[in-house]
Amino acid sequence: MILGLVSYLQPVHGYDIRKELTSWNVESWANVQPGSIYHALRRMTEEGLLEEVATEQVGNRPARTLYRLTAAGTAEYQALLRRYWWEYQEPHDPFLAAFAFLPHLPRAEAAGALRARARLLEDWTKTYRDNVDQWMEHKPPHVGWQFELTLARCEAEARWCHDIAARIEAGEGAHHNEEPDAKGAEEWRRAIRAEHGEPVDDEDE
Amino acid sequence: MILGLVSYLQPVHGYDIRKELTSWNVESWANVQPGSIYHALRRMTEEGLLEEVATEQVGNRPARTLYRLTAAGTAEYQALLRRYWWEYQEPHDPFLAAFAFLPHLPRAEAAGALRARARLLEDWTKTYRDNVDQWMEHKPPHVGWQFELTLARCEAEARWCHDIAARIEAGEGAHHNEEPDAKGAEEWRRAIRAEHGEPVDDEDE
DNA sequence: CGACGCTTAGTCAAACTTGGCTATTACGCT
DNA sequence: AGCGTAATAGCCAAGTTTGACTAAGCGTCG
Repeated sequence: MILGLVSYLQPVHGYDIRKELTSWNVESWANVQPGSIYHALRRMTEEGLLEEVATEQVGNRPARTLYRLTAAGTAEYQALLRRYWWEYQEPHDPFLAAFAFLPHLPRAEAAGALRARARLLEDWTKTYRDNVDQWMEHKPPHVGWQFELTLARCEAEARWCHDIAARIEAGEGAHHNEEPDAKGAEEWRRAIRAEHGEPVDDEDE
Repeated sequence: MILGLVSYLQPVHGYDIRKELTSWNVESWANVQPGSIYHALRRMTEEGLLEEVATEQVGNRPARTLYRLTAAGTAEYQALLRRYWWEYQEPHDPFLAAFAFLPHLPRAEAAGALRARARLLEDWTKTYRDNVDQWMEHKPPHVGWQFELTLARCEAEARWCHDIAARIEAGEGAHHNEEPDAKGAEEWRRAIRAEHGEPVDDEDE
């Protein structure tokens, strides 16, 4: 949430936020492109969460508008912060979505991709562990903690990858382009549908 | 990606996808609301990835258009599937973003929220473990595997929550509204900025 | 010294997403 | 029968996001 950043760097102009975001977004939140920032600032100003404090002008460059939180903005920010801290929201992972289509990949490729993914994750955690200390010197501790979470997740995921790859190699699960039981998956689809109370008609496909 | 679903259920009309999504999106991918589907279908048809196959009409209800993948669509789908399977994309988690603002919460509240979060995660994993077997009976195995990953991540996160809560309680890190070193965080901010080669000017705030 | 390129700040039209709306049919209840 | 509710399909205007673009200052390198 932009609001948070504004509150962090109090009197800010859009470009400042942009920089902070691009420097900060190494991971954690990759949303919000340059254009959105100015829109967000203007919208929040209209909503009374922010107020324009001044417009500087350096030389003849575009004037930059400084914003600051209003009382309402502070309240809203506190409320949002609480929401995010106390309510659980599933992190959502593109790979997990793609994984749903596992049966559309050949068995060998799926296993291979998982192994590759595991290696990638392991490499990442390794190089991270090797560099934290010096890399972390000038950062507040909670940034390090964030990394620890990401790290823990990655390690868990790497183990999972190997585990699942093994199961796939062992012949568990069905893959569409295997001759033997090419319609196994089709049956499951029907089963799932049935479970949702839909008529299990044989007409399509 | 809608494309994937279309390829899953071959000749489909928009509503079918909608149902499949809302039934399927329990977790994993919560994007895509009803309205987007029809837009996506039309766009993909324009791009030549899909083709209209027929338009059924039941009674006097709005006609529903059946779509199917073209050759180009199949190719694109395969390409996308590979992209998602072979390239690593960080899952992005709203909480991890909110966590960056840790210093804006009082120490006790931050620790409390983390403990609560840990409990929540533990409960979830527990009730899941208790119900998997019967709940899983009519689903293809890879759906269960997806859950295992989520589960492993949750367990890792729960441990992390307790760990970090303990550290916060032990007085590590800085919190803005503690009198003692209220400007500790401010110093860090400056340090971070300095690291990015920005002038460490004292003028703002 | 001047041409080239990077940084600074911000704008804008085009693309995309949202979710509430319509209009018809089936279903259940008294 | 009669009425209210739910399901079926899809549309669309309003809002949001995108990322390519402008346009001016600051270095710097031959």
